[in-house]
Amino acid sequence: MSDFRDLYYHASAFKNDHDQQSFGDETDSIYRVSSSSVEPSIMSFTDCLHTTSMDYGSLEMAFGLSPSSSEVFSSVEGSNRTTKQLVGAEDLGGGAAEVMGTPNSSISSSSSEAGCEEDSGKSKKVVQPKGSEDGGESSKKGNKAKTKGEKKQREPRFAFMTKSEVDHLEDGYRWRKYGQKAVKHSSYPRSYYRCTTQKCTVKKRVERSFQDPSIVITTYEGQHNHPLPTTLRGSVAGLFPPSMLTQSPLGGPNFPHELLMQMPNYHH
DNA sequence: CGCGTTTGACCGGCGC
DNA sequence: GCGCCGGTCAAACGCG
Repeated sequence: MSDFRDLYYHASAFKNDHDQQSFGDETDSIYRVSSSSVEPSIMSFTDCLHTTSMDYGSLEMAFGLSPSSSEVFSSVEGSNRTTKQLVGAEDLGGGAAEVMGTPNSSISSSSSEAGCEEDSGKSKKVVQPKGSEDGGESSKKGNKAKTKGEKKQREPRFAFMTKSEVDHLEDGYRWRKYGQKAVKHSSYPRSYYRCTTQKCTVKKRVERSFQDPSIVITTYEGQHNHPLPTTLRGSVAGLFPPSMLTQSPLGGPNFPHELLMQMPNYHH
């Protein structure tokens, strides 16, 4: 169902005061991949990720937009560190090349686009407090009694701008919607999903760009600490070869989850 | 009946 | 201190 027809991976600096505001409040990075009009086949999203066999720091490479297309700004907000890199993506290797093979002019500048899309609303660029240990579930409303000493640390976020008609992109995991809010300055609501797997705290937000309704912005937060659920949706199972879906979590990045697992703070 | 969605209320952070 | 706003909870509801 989710047709990753055009994927825009766009790495952007999220805490950038200027033109580089991330669309979200504090998205770590936005990846925008533009795969011209690729067949809804397996190319694109997954493939893209599939080729990312490196650590988070290298994601930019993986998502490296089309050659010469642009620079990729990537900002990672880990515990206390905030890094920003500028990578001139050139070689993405294999399949991805096809995905991003099309130098999309639109990709050129980093977050400016993303910024334009959503940032307007975020007048208060939420400068997310430097690291705050999410501690797993500090976000619950109930635990107001959070240890005052430490602020909740936000998990690294990872945003994808996907051109799709469906809001909820299938990524192999099972998600449960737990909330929806109207987005300021946007006629489209933002949906909040949580991985249904027990003890998995991964969350994701899905919203549509109000500038380009055809673009869905999916923001992942956290890393899956489990393999893909066995109960895969038919669509996914059919869309992706089993080999791609049954990797060991730490084996090699094939999917968003794999990707997430390579987040900075996931390094073991 | 179990699971997922909907939706209004609540909470905490932040800016003024 | 107050109000706004993003994020989350949880009861009600729907669906297979």
